[in-house]
Amino acid sequence: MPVSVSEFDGVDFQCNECLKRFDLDAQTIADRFNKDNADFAKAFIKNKFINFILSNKTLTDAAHFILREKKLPLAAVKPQKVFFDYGGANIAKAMHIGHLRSAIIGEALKRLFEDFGHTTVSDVYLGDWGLQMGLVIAYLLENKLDIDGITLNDLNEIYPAASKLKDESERFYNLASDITARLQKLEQPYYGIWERLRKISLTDIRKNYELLNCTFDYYNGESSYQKYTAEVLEKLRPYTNLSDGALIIEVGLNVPMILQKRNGGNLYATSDVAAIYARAGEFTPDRFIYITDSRQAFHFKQLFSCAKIGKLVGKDTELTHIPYGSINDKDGRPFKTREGGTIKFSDVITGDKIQLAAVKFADFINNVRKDYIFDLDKATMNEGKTGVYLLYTLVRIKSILSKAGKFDIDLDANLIDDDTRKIFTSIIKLAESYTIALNTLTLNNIADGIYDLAAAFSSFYANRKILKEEDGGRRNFYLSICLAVKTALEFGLKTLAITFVDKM
RNA sequence: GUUCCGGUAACUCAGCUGGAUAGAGUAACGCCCUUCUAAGGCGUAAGUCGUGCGUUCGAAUCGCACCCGGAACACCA
Repeated sequence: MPVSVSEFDGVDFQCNECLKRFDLDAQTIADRFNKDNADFAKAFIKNKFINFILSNKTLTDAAHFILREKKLPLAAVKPQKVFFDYGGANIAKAMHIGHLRSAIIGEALKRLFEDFGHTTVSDVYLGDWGLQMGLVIAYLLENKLDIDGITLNDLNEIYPAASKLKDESERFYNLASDITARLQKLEQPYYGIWERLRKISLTDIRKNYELLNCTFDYYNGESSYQKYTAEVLEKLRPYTNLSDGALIIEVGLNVPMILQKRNGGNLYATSDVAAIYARAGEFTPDRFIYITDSRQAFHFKQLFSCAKIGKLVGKDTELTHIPYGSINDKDGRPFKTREGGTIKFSDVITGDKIQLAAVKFADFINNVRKDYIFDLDKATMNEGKTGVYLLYTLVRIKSILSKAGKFDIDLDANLIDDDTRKIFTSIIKLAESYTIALNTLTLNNIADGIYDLAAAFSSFYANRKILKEEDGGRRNFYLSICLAVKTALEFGLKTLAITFVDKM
Protein backbone atom coordinates (compact mmCIF):
# COMPACT_ATOMS: atom_id res chain seq x y z
CA MET A 1 0.00 0.00 0.00
CA PRO A 2 1.55 3.29 -1.08
CA VAL A 3 2.74 5.57 1.63
CA SER A 4 4.07 9.08 1.20
CA VAL A 5 5.75 11.69 3.31
CA SER A 6 3.16 13.74 5.15
CA GLU A 7 3.30 17.47 5.64
CA PHE A 8 0.61 17.25 8.24
CA ASP A 9 1.63 18.39 11.70
CA GLY A 10 3.00 15.65 13.87
CA VAL A 11 2.75 12.99 11.18
CA ASP A 12 5.70 11.40 9.40
CA PHE A 13 4.01 9.42 6.64
CA GLN A 14 0.49 9.11 5.36
CA CYS A 15 -1.56 6.73 3.30
CA ASN A 16 -4.74 7.79 1.55
CA GLU A 17 -5.55 4.58 -0.26
CA CYS A 18 -8.68 4.13 1.87
CA LEU A 19 -10.12 7.33 0.45
CA LYS A 20 -10.01 5.78 -3.00
CA ARG A 21 -11.12 2.26 -2.30
CA PHE A 22 -14.41 1.61 -0.57
CA ASP A 23 -13.48 -1.99 0.12
CA LEU A 24 -10.75 -0.92 2.49
CA ASP A 25 -11.54 -0.02 6.03
CA ALA A 26 -8.91 2.36 7.34
CA GLN A 27 -9.39 1.44 10.96
CA THR A 28 -8.99 -2.27 10.30
CA ILE A 29 -5.81 -1.71 8.35
CA ALA A 30 -4.41 0.60 10.99
CA ASP A 31 -5.23 -1.89 13.71
CA ARG A 32 -3.54 -4.69 11.86
CA PHE A 33 -0.52 -2.51 11.17
CA ASN A 34 -0.24 -1.62 14.82
CA LYS A 35 -0.46 -5.24 15.81
CA ASP A 36 2.34 -6.37 13.50
CA ASN A 37 4.61 -3.33 13.43
CA ALA A 38 4.30 -1.82 16.85
CA ASP A 39 8.01 -1.23 17.23
CA PHE A 40 8.32 0.34 13.78
CA ALA A 41 5.60 2.97 13.70
CA LYS A 42 2.21 3.83 15.10
CA ALA A 43 -0.76 4.16 12.77
CA PHE A 44 -3.85 6.20 13.52
CA ILE A 45 -6.78 7.52 11.56
CA LYS A 46 -7.73 11.11 11.00
CA ASN A 47 -10.07 12.36 8.29
CA LYS A 48 -9.94 8.91 6.68
CA PHE A 49 -6.17 9.16 6.25
CA ILE A 50 -4.00 6.54 7.80
CA ASN A 51 -1.20 8.43 9.49
CA PHE A 52 2.05 6.96 10.62
CA ILE A 53 4.32 8.19 13.33
CA LEU A 54 7.69 6.52 13.34
CA SER A 55 8.65 4.91 16.61
CA ASN A 56 11.63 6.10 18.59
CA LYS A 57 13.28 2.81 17.83
CA THR A 58 12.94 3.34 14.08
CA LEU A 59 14.40 6.81 14.48
CA THR A 60 17.44 5.69 16.42
CA ASP A 61 17.90 2.64 14.21
CA ALA A 62 18.46 4.93 11.24
CA ALA A 63 21.01 6.98 13.16
CA HIS A 64 22.76 3.85 14.37
CA PHE A 65 22.97 2.63 10.79
CA ILE A 66 24.69 5.85 9.76
CA LEU A 67 27.14 5.74 12.64
CA ARG A 68 27.96 2.13 11.90
CA GLU A 69 28.07 2.16 8.10
CA LYS A 70 29.12 5.78 7.54
CA LYS A 71 26.38 6.11 4.96
CA LEU A 72 22.66 6.74 4.66
CA PRO A 73 20.28 3.78 4.74
CA LEU A 74 19.39 3.65 1.06
CA ALA A 75 16.84 1.39 -0.58
CA ALA A 76 18.22 -1.71 -2.27
CA VAL A 77 18.20 -1.71 -6.08
CA LYS A 78 19.34 -4.15 -8.71
CA PRO A 79 22.87 -3.10 -9.68
CA GLN A 80 23.38 -1.93 -13.23
CA LYS A 81 26.24 -0.68 -15.32
CA VAL A 82 25.57 2.89 -16.40
CA PHE A 83 27.49 4.94 -18.92
CA PHE A 84 27.57 8.67 -18.22
CA ASP A 85 28.29 11.23 -20.91
CA TYR A 86 28.61 14.71 -19.46
CA GLY A 87 30.98 17.63 -19.40
CA GLY A 88 31.35 18.33 -23.09
CA ALA A 89 33.90 21.12 -23.00
CA ASN A 90 35.13 22.29 -26.37
CA ILE A 91 38.67 22.28 -27.62
CA ALA A 92 39.85 25.64 -28.84
CA LYS A 93 37.06 27.41 -27.05
CA ALA A 94 37.27 28.72 -23.53
CA MET A 95 35.14 26.94 -20.97
CA HIS A 96 32.35 29.24 -19.96
CA ILE A 97 29.44 29.32 -17.61
CA GLY A 98 27.38 27.18 -19.98
CA HIS A 99 29.65 24.23 -19.30
CA LEU A 100 29.00 24.40 -15.61
CA ARG A 101 25.69 22.60 -15.39
CA SER A 102 26.54 19.54 -17.41
CA ALA A 103 29.64 19.07 -15.28
CA ILE A 104 28.13 19.49 -11.86
CA ILE A 105 24.81 17.82 -12.55
CA GLY A 106 26.48 14.93 -14.32
CA GLU A 107 29.01 14.38 -11.60
CA ALA A 108 26.35 14.40 -8.88
CA LEU A 109 24.08 12.00 -10.77
CA LYS A 110 26.98 9.67 -11.36
CA ARG A 111 27.79 9.68 -7.66
CA LEU A 112 24.13 9.13 -6.84
CA PHE A 113 24.12 5.98 -8.94
CA GLU A 114 27.32 4.82 -7.28
CA ASP A 115 25.80 5.40 -3.84
CA PHE A 116 23.11 2.90 -4.78
CA GLY A 117 25.71 0.39 -5.82
CA HIS A 118 25.56 0.84 -9.57
CA THR A 119 28.74 0.63 -11.62
CA THR A 120 29.46 3.69 -13.71
CA VAL A 121 31.66 4.56 -16.65
CA SER A 122 32.08 8.22 -17.48
CA ASP A 123 33.41 10.11 -20.46
CA VAL A 124 33.76 13.87 -20.74
CA TYR A 125 33.21 13.68 -24.50
CA LEU A 126 35.05 16.79 -25.58
CA GLY A 127 33.85 18.75 -28.57
CA ASP A 128 36.99 18.45 -30.62
CA TRP A 129 36.00 17.36 -34.10
CA GLY A 130 33.31 19.57 -35.52
CA LEU A 131 33.15 22.64 -37.67
CA GLN A 132 34.43 24.75 -34.81
CA MET A 133 37.86 23.19 -35.36
CA GLY A 134 37.76 24.04 -39.04
CA LEU A 135 36.75 27.59 -38.21
CA VAL A 136 39.66 28.13 -35.87
CA ILE A 137 42.19 26.50 -38.19
CA ALA A 138 40.92 28.49 -41.17
CA TYR A 139 41.20 31.67 -39.15
CA LEU A 140 44.74 30.87 -38.05
CA LEU A 141 45.86 30.14 -41.61
CA GLU A 142 44.11 33.09 -43.20
CA ASN A 143 45.66 35.52 -40.78
CA LYS A 144 49.02 33.76 -40.88
CA LEU A 145 49.11 33.58 -37.11
CA ASP A 146 52.01 31.94 -35.31
CA ILE A 147 50.63 28.48 -34.63
CA ASP A 148 53.55 27.17 -32.59
CA GLY A 149 53.43 30.06 -30.20
CA ILE A 150 49.69 30.13 -29.75
CA THR A 151 48.26 30.23 -26.25
CA LEU A 152 44.94 29.49 -24.69
CA ASN A 153 44.26 33.20 -24.35
CA ASP A 154 44.76 33.60 -28.08
CA LEU A 155 42.27 30.83 -28.71
CA ASN A 156 39.72 32.48 -26.49
CA GLU A 157 39.74 35.42 -28.85
CA ILE A 158 40.11 33.52 -32.09
CA TYR A 159 37.06 31.31 -31.80
CA PRO A 160 34.51 34.12 -31.35
CA ALA A 161 36.16 36.05 -34.18
CA ALA A 162 36.09 33.03 -36.48
CA SER A 163 32.54 32.22 -35.55
CA LYS A 164 31.45 35.73 -36.36
CA LEU A 165 33.29 35.66 -39.68
CA LYS A 166 31.51 32.45 -40.61
CA ASP A 167 28.16 34.22 -40.43
CA GLU A 168 29.39 37.21 -42.39
CA SER A 169 31.37 35.53 -45.12
CA GLU A 170 30.17 32.62 -47.18
CA ARG A 171 33.65 32.25 -48.59
CA PHE A 172 35.10 31.83 -45.11
CA TYR A 173 32.38 29.38 -44.15
CA ASN A 174 33.15 27.26 -47.21
CA LEU A 175 36.84 27.36 -46.43
CA ALA A 176 36.24 26.27 -42.85
CA SER A 177 33.92 23.49 -43.99
CA ASP A 178 36.50 22.26 -46.45
CA ILE A 179 39.23 22.31 -43.83
CA THR A 180 36.95 20.46 -41.41
CA ALA A 181 36.36 17.73 -43.98
CA ARG A 182 40.10 17.51 -44.71
CA LEU A 183 40.94 17.44 -41.03
CA GLN A 184 38.53 14.56 -40.65
CA LYS A 185 40.52 12.70 -43.29
CA LEU A 186 43.60 13.43 -41.16
CA GLU A 187 45.17 15.62 -43.86
CA GLN A 188 48.18 17.75 -43.04
CA PRO A 189 48.85 20.43 -42.06
CA TYR A 190 45.36 20.54 -40.57
CA TYR A 191 45.71 17.48 -38.40
CA GLY A 192 49.00 18.72 -37.00
CA ILE A 193 47.50 22.08 -36.12
CA TRP A 194 44.51 20.32 -34.56
CA GLU A 195 46.79 18.22 -32.35
CA ARG A 196 48.50 21.36 -31.15
CA LEU A 197 45.21 23.08 -30.36
CA ARG A 198 43.90 20.06 -28.54
CA LYS A 199 46.98 19.83 -26.38
CA ILE A 200 46.83 23.48 -25.35
CA SER A 201 43.17 23.29 -24.42
CA LEU A 202 43.18 19.98 -22.68
CA THR A 203 45.51 21.10 -19.90
CA ASP A 204 43.15 23.90 -19.06
CA ILE A 205 40.04 21.75 -19.35
CA ARG A 206 41.41 19.09 -17.01
CA LYS A 207 42.33 21.73 -14.48
CA ASN A 208 38.82 23.18 -14.54
CA TYR A 209 37.09 19.84 -14.16
CA GLU A 210 39.35 18.96 -11.28
CA LEU A 211 38.34 22.20 -9.58
CA LEU A 212 34.74 21.05 -9.90
CA ASN A 213 35.53 17.61 -8.45
CA CYS A 214 34.60 15.96 -11.72
CA THR A 215 36.18 12.58 -12.04
CA PHE A 216 35.91 11.22 -15.56
CA ASP A 217 37.07 7.73 -16.38
CA TYR A 218 37.81 8.92 -19.89
CA TYR A 219 38.85 12.19 -21.42
CA ASN A 220 37.73 11.10 -24.83
CA GLY A 221 36.31 13.41 -27.44
CA GLU A 222 34.40 13.22 -30.65
CA SER A 223 37.74 12.58 -32.35
CA SER A 224 38.34 9.46 -30.26
CA TYR A 225 35.42 7.72 -31.93
CA GLN A 226 36.14 8.62 -35.56
CA LYS A 227 37.80 5.30 -36.18
CA TYR A 228 34.42 3.65 -35.74
CA THR A 229 32.66 5.87 -38.26
CA ALA A 230 33.10 3.61 -41.29
CA GLU A 231 32.04 0.57 -39.32
CA VAL A 232 28.95 2.14 -37.85
CA LEU A 233 27.84 3.62 -41.16
CA GLU A 234 28.23 0.19 -42.72
CA LYS A 235 26.08 -1.29 -39.98
CA LEU A 236 23.46 1.39 -40.59
CA ARG A 237 23.60 0.99 -44.38
CA PRO A 238 20.35 -1.01 -44.68
CA TYR A 239 18.49 1.93 -43.20
CA THR A 240 20.23 4.88 -44.79
CA ASN A 241 19.89 6.63 -48.12
CA LEU A 242 21.16 9.69 -49.93
CA SER A 243 19.15 12.86 -49.95
CA ASP A 244 20.40 15.96 -51.65
CA GLY A 245 23.85 14.42 -51.50
CA ALA A 246 23.78 13.91 -47.76
CA LEU A 247 23.63 10.52 -46.04
CA ILE A 248 20.46 10.32 -43.99
CA ILE A 249 18.51 7.85 -41.91
CA GLU A 250 14.80 7.93 -41.22
CA VAL A 251 14.28 7.55 -37.48
CA GLY A 252 10.52 7.78 -37.21
CA LEU A 253 10.47 11.50 -36.54
CA ASN A 254 9.31 14.12 -38.98
CA VAL A 255 12.87 15.00 -39.87
CA PRO A 256 15.52 12.43 -40.82
CA MET A 257 18.90 12.40 -39.13
CA ILE A 258 21.85 13.52 -41.23
CA LEU A 259 24.80 11.21 -40.83
CA GLN A 260 27.15 12.74 -43.36
CA LYS A 261 27.26 16.07 -45.10
CA ARG A 262 27.13 16.54 -48.84
CA ASN A 263 30.87 17.20 -48.92
CA GLY A 264 31.57 13.97 -47.06
CA GLY A 265 32.24 15.78 -43.81
CA ASN A 266 31.11 14.36 -40.50
CA LEU A 267 28.89 16.11 -38.02
CA TYR A 268 28.10 15.98 -34.36
CA ALA A 269 25.53 13.30 -35.20
CA THR A 270 28.14 11.17 -36.93
CA SER A 271 30.38 11.28 -33.90
CA ASP A 272 27.55 10.53 -31.53
CA VAL A 273 26.43 7.52 -33.52
CA ALA A 274 29.99 6.21 -33.67
CA ALA A 275 30.46 6.89 -29.97
CA ILE A 276 27.35 5.07 -28.78
CA TYR A 277 28.23 2.13 -30.99
CA ALA A 278 31.81 1.98 -29.68
CA ARG A 279 30.76 2.40 -26.07
CA ALA A 280 28.08 -0.25 -26.28
CA GLY A 281 30.62 -2.61 -27.78
CA GLU A 282 33.32 -1.95 -25.23
CA PHE A 283 31.34 -1.59 -22.00
CA THR A 284 27.93 -3.18 -22.68
CA PRO A 285 26.19 -0.84 -20.24
CA ASP A 286 22.59 -1.47 -19.19
CA ARG A 287 21.95 2.19 -19.54
CA PHE A 288 23.34 5.33 -21.15
CA ILE A 289 22.78 8.72 -19.56
CA TYR A 290 23.64 11.87 -21.47
CA ILE A 291 23.57 15.22 -19.76
CA THR A 292 23.38 18.19 -22.11
CA ASP A 293 21.39 21.37 -22.37
CA SER A 294 17.76 21.08 -23.38
CA ARG A 295 18.28 22.48 -26.85
CA GLN A 296 19.75 19.15 -27.80
CA ALA A 297 16.67 17.20 -26.82
CA PHE A 298 15.59 16.63 -30.40
CA HIS A 299 19.04 15.52 -31.44
CA PHE A 300 19.05 12.88 -28.72
CA LYS A 301 15.62 11.67 -29.74
CA GLN A 302 17.07 11.11 -33.18
CA LEU A 303 20.23 9.54 -31.85
CA PHE A 304 18.42 7.08 -29.58
CA SER A 305 15.97 6.12 -32.27
CA CYS A 306 18.81 5.61 -34.73
CA ALA A 307 20.74 3.51 -32.21
CA LYS A 308 17.75 1.24 -31.69
CA ILE A 309 16.88 0.94 -35.38
CA GLY A 310 20.46 0.17 -36.32
CA LYS A 311 20.90 -2.16 -33.34
CA LEU A 312 23.93 -0.16 -32.22
CA VAL A 313 22.91 -0.92 -28.64
CA GLY A 314 21.11 -3.87 -27.11
CA LYS A 315 17.38 -4.14 -27.38
CA ASP A 316 16.96 -3.58 -23.65
CA THR A 317 19.61 -0.93 -23.23
CA GLU A 318 18.02 2.09 -21.65
CA LEU A 319 18.84 5.39 -23.33
CA THR A 320 18.31 8.54 -21.31
CA HIS A 321 18.90 12.16 -22.09
CA ILE A 322 18.77 14.62 -19.23
CA PRO A 323 18.12 18.05 -20.69
CA TYR A 324 19.03 20.88 -18.40
CA GLY A 325 17.89 24.46 -18.78
CA SER A 326 20.18 27.29 -19.62
CA ILE A 327 21.74 29.60 -17.11
CA ASN A 328 20.20 33.02 -17.43
CA ASP A 329 20.91 36.39 -15.94
CA LYS A 330 18.68 38.44 -13.68
CA ASP A 331 16.61 39.54 -16.65
CA GLY A 332 16.06 35.99 -17.79
CA ARG A 333 18.35 36.31 -20.76
CA PRO A 334 21.23 33.99 -21.57
CA PHE A 335 24.08 34.85 -19.30
CA LYS A 336 26.47 37.31 -20.90
CA THR A 337 29.01 39.82 -19.77
CA ARG A 338 28.11 43.46 -19.84
CA GLU A 339 29.89 43.71 -23.18
CA GLY A 340 27.83 40.85 -24.56
CA GLY A 341 30.49 38.15 -24.34
CA THR A 342 30.11 34.87 -22.52
CA ILE A 343 30.98 34.71 -18.85
CA LYS A 344 34.26 32.90 -18.55
CA PHE A 345 34.62 29.88 -16.39
CA SER A 346 37.33 31.60 -14.36
CA ASP A 347 34.97 34.48 -13.54
CA VAL A 348 32.77 32.12 -11.60
CA ILE A 349 35.07 29.35 -10.47
CA THR A 350 38.01 30.70 -8.57
CA GLY A 351 38.87 27.62 -6.61
CA ASP A 352 37.58 29.00 -3.31
CA LYS A 353 35.85 26.07 -1.64
CA ILE A 354 33.10 28.07 -0.03
CA GLN A 355 32.25 29.93 -3.19
CA LEU A 356 32.33 26.70 -5.14
CA ALA A 357 29.95 25.04 -2.69
CA ALA A 358 27.66 28.02 -3.04
CA VAL A 359 27.62 27.96 -6.82
CA LYS A 360 26.97 24.23 -6.93
CA PHE A 361 24.29 24.22 -4.29
CA ALA A 362 22.49 27.10 -5.98
CA ASP A 363 22.28 24.92 -9.06
CA PHE A 364 21.13 21.77 -7.29
CA ILE A 365 18.40 23.54 -5.40
CA ASN A 366 16.70 24.27 -8.71
CA ASN A 367 15.03 21.76 -10.93
CA VAL A 368 17.59 20.41 -13.36
CA ARG A 369 15.33 20.73 -16.34
CA LYS A 370 14.38 24.34 -15.95
CA ASP A 371 16.31 27.38 -16.97
CA TYR A 372 17.63 29.07 -13.96
CA ILE A 373 18.57 32.55 -13.02
CA PHE A 374 22.15 32.66 -11.94
CA ASP A 375 23.15 35.38 -9.57
CA LEU A 376 26.63 34.91 -8.19
CA ASP A 377 26.09 37.44 -5.43
CA LYS A 378 22.94 35.69 -4.31
CA ALA A 379 24.37 32.20 -4.54
CA THR A 380 27.36 33.11 -2.43
CA MET A 381 25.32 35.10 0.03
CA ASN A 382 26.12 34.27 3.61
CA GLU A 383 22.54 33.75 4.64
CA GLY A 384 19.72 31.42 3.88
CA LYS A 385 19.43 28.28 1.88
CA THR A 386 22.91 28.23 0.48
CA GLY A 387 25.97 26.07 0.23
CA VAL A 388 27.63 28.40 2.71
CA TYR A 389 25.00 27.57 5.31
CA LEU A 390 25.62 23.85 4.91
CA LEU A 391 29.36 24.22 5.26
CA TYR A 392 28.91 26.47 8.25
CA THR A 393 26.59 24.03 9.99
CA LEU A 394 29.12 21.29 9.43
CA VAL A 395 31.92 23.45 10.79
CA ARG A 396 29.97 24.09 13.98
CA ILE A 397 29.33 20.39 14.46
CA LYS A 398 32.98 19.60 13.91
CA SER A 399 33.98 22.24 16.40
CA ILE A 400 31.80 20.64 19.07
CA LEU A 401 33.03 17.17 18.35
CA SER A 402 36.67 18.17 18.49
CA LYS A 403 36.15 19.97 21.78
CA ALA A 404 34.15 17.11 23.26
CA GLY A 405 36.93 14.56 23.01
CA LYS A 406 36.07 10.91 23.46
CA PHE A 407 32.51 9.86 24.23
CA ASP A 408 30.37 6.74 24.05
CA ILE A 409 27.90 6.34 21.23
CA ASP A 410 24.57 6.18 23.00
CA LEU A 411 21.21 6.98 21.45
CA ASP A 412 18.81 6.53 24.33
CA ALA A 413 15.41 6.63 22.67
CA ASN A 414 13.82 7.90 25.88
CA LEU A 415 15.66 11.19 25.50
CA ILE A 416 14.06 12.07 22.18
CA ASP A 417 12.28 15.40 22.26
CA ASP A 418 10.86 17.67 19.53
CA ASP A 419 14.22 19.03 18.39
CA THR A 420 16.00 15.71 18.24
CA ARG A 421 13.01 13.97 16.70
CA LYS A 422 13.12 16.48 13.87
CA ILE A 423 16.75 15.60 13.28
CA PHE A 424 16.05 11.87 13.14
CA THR A 425 13.13 12.23 10.76
CA SER A 426 15.17 14.59 8.58
CA ILE A 427 17.80 11.90 8.27
CA ILE A 428 15.20 9.33 7.22
CA LYS A 429 13.64 11.75 4.77
CA LEU A 430 17.06 12.52 3.32
CA ALA A 431 17.53 8.82 2.64
CA GLU A 432 14.06 8.82 1.03
CA SER A 433 15.07 11.74 -1.18
CA TYR A 434 17.83 9.60 -2.66
CA THR A 435 15.25 7.18 -3.99
CA ILE A 436 13.24 10.03 -5.47
CA ALA A 437 16.39 11.45 -7.03
CA LEU A 438 17.32 8.11 -8.55
CA ASN A 439 13.87 7.63 -10.02
CA THR A 440 13.40 11.13 -11.35
CA LEU A 441 17.04 11.95 -12.18
CA THR A 442 16.79 15.23 -10.37
CA LEU A 443 18.87 16.50 -7.48
CA ASN A 444 16.81 19.18 -5.81
CA ASN A 445 15.21 16.65 -3.48
CA ILE A 446 18.58 15.70 -2.09
CA ALA A 447 19.71 19.31 -1.89
CA ASP A 448 16.53 20.14 0.03
CA GLY A 449 16.94 17.12 2.25
CA ILE A 450 20.46 18.13 3.19
CA TYR A 451 19.30 21.65 3.92
CA ASP A 452 16.41 20.43 6.09
CA LEU A 453 18.76 18.26 8.11
CA ALA A 454 21.19 21.14 8.58
CA ALA A 455 18.31 23.42 9.61
CA ALA A 456 17.00 20.82 12.07
CA PHE A 457 20.44 20.61 13.59
CA SER A 458 20.78 24.39 13.83
CA SER A 459 17.55 24.60 15.80
CA PHE A 460 18.66 21.86 18.13
CA TYR A 461 22.04 23.55 18.50
CA ALA A 462 20.52 26.91 19.37
CA ASN A 463 18.30 25.45 22.07
CA ARG A 464 20.86 23.80 24.28
CA LYS A 465 24.46 23.76 25.34
CA ILE A 466 25.78 20.40 24.31
CA LEU A 467 29.21 20.61 25.85
CA LYS A 468 27.90 22.00 29.13
CA GLU A 469 25.36 19.21 29.53
CA GLU A 470 26.01 17.67 32.96
CA ASP A 471 23.93 14.54 32.62
CA GLY A 472 26.37 12.01 31.15
CA GLY A 473 23.77 9.98 29.26
CA ARG A 474 22.22 13.07 27.78
CA ARG A 475 25.62 14.43 26.77
CA ASN A 476 26.43 11.19 24.98
CA PHE A 477 23.04 11.30 23.31
CA TYR A 478 23.65 14.81 22.02
CA LEU A 479 27.17 14.08 20.87
CA SER A 480 26.04 10.92 19.13
CA ILE A 481 23.48 12.98 17.27
CA CYS A 482 26.19 15.46 16.30
CA LEU A 483 28.25 12.63 14.89
CA ALA A 484 25.32 11.11 13.03
CA VAL A 485 24.34 14.46 11.52
CA LYS A 486 27.92 15.18 10.55
CA THR A 487 28.20 11.83 8.82
CA ALA A 488 24.87 12.23 7.04
CA LEU A 489 25.66 15.77 5.88
CA GLU A 490 29.07 14.78 4.64
CA PHE A 491 27.60 11.83 2.80
CA GLY A 492 25.07 14.09 1.14
CA LEU A 493 27.61 16.73 0.18
CA LYS A 494 29.85 14.04 -1.22
CA THR A 495 27.04 12.85 -3.46
CA LEU A 496 26.70 16.39 -4.74
CA ALA A 497 30.48 16.58 -5.17
CA ILE A 498 30.64 19.56 -2.84
CA THR A 499 33.89 19.86 -0.90
CA PHE A 500 33.49 20.75 2.75
CA VAL A 501 35.87 22.44 5.13
CA ASP A 502 36.93 22.09 8.77
CA LYS A 503 36.98 25.77 9.65
CA MET A 504 35.64 28.97 8.22
C1' G B 1 3.40 26.63 -38.74
C1' U B 2 4.43 21.87 -35.87
C1' U B 3 6.42 19.98 -31.42
C1' C B 4 8.59 20.43 -26.51
C1' C B 5 9.46 23.09 -21.80
C1' G B 6 8.00 26.82 -18.38
C1' G B 7 4.04 30.59 -15.93
C1' U B 8 2.91 29.20 -7.74
C1' A B 9 4.24 35.19 -2.22
C1' A B 10 7.53 41.57 -4.05
C1' C B 11 12.09 38.28 -5.88
C1' U B 12 14.39 33.17 -6.69
C1' C B 13 12.24 28.54 -6.42
C1' A B 14 9.88 23.62 -4.08
C1' G B 15 5.27 20.97 -4.35
C1' C B 16 2.72 18.20 -10.17
C1' U B 17 1.82 9.16 -10.96
C1' G B 18 -5.14 14.24 -7.45
C1' G B 19 -5.85 14.20 -1.08
C1' A B 20 -5.99 17.22 4.97
C1' U B 21 -4.07 24.05 6.62
C1' A B 22 -0.04 25.36 -1.08
C1' G B 23 5.92 25.11 1.39
C1' A B 24 11.27 27.20 1.61
C1' G B 25 14.99 30.99 1.06
C1' U B 26 15.58 36.26 0.01
C1' A B 27 13.79 41.12 0.68
C1' A B 28 10.29 43.81 4.84
C1' C B 29 9.08 44.16 10.10
C1' G B 30 9.94 42.43 15.36
C1' C B 31 12.79 39.47 19.13
C1' C B 32 17.39 36.52 20.81
C1' C B 33 24.77 36.94 21.51
C1' U B 34 28.85 37.69 29.51
C1' U B 35 27.12 31.20 27.14
C1' C B 36 29.73 25.01 22.07
C1' U B 37 31.60 29.62 15.33
C1' A B 38 25.19 35.10 15.34
C1' A B 39 27.96 32.87 8.14
C1' G B 40 23.11 31.31 13.62
C1' G B 41 18.04 30.80 16.11
C1' C B 42 12.71 32.32 16.98
C1' G B 43 8.51 35.03 15.21
C1' U B 44 5.08 38.42 12.08
C1' A B 45 3.37 39.78 7.49
C1' A B 46 3.04 38.30 2.32
C1' G B 47 -0.70 33.74 -2.50
C1' U B 48 -7.19 35.21 -7.99
C1' C B 49 -1.25 28.47 -7.86
C1' G B 50 -1.35 32.51 -16.09
C1' U B 51 -7.00 32.56 -17.74
C1' G B 52 -11.60 29.88 -18.70
C1' C B 53 -14.27 25.51 -19.03
C1' G B 54 -14.44 20.29 -17.76
C1' U B 55 -13.51 15.35 -14.97
C1' U B 56 -13.83 14.15 -9.50
C1' C B 57 -16.28 13.24 -3.00
C1' G B 58 -11.73 16.26 -3.66
C1' A B 59 -7.61 19.90 -8.70
C1' A B 60 -1.54 23.89 -8.08
C1' U B 61 -1.50 18.58 -9.63
C1' C B 62 -5.55 15.28 -14.74
C1' G B 63 -8.23 16.82 -19.80
C1' C B 64 -9.58 20.61 -23.46
C1' A B 65 -9.23 25.72 -25.19
C1' C B 66 -6.82 30.23 -24.85
C1' C B 67 -2.96 34.03 -23.16
C1' C B 68 2.22 35.05 -22.01
C1' G B 69 7.77 33.55 -21.92
C1' G B 70 11.70 30.26 -23.78
C1' A B 71 13.49 26.42 -27.03
C1' A B 72 13.85 22.80 -31.07
C1' C B 73 12.44 21.62 -35.98
C1' A B 74 18.48 18.61 -42.63
C1' C B 75 24.06 19.30 -43.67
C1' C B 76 25.64 23.88 -36.17
C1' A B 77 26.62 21.49 -31.61
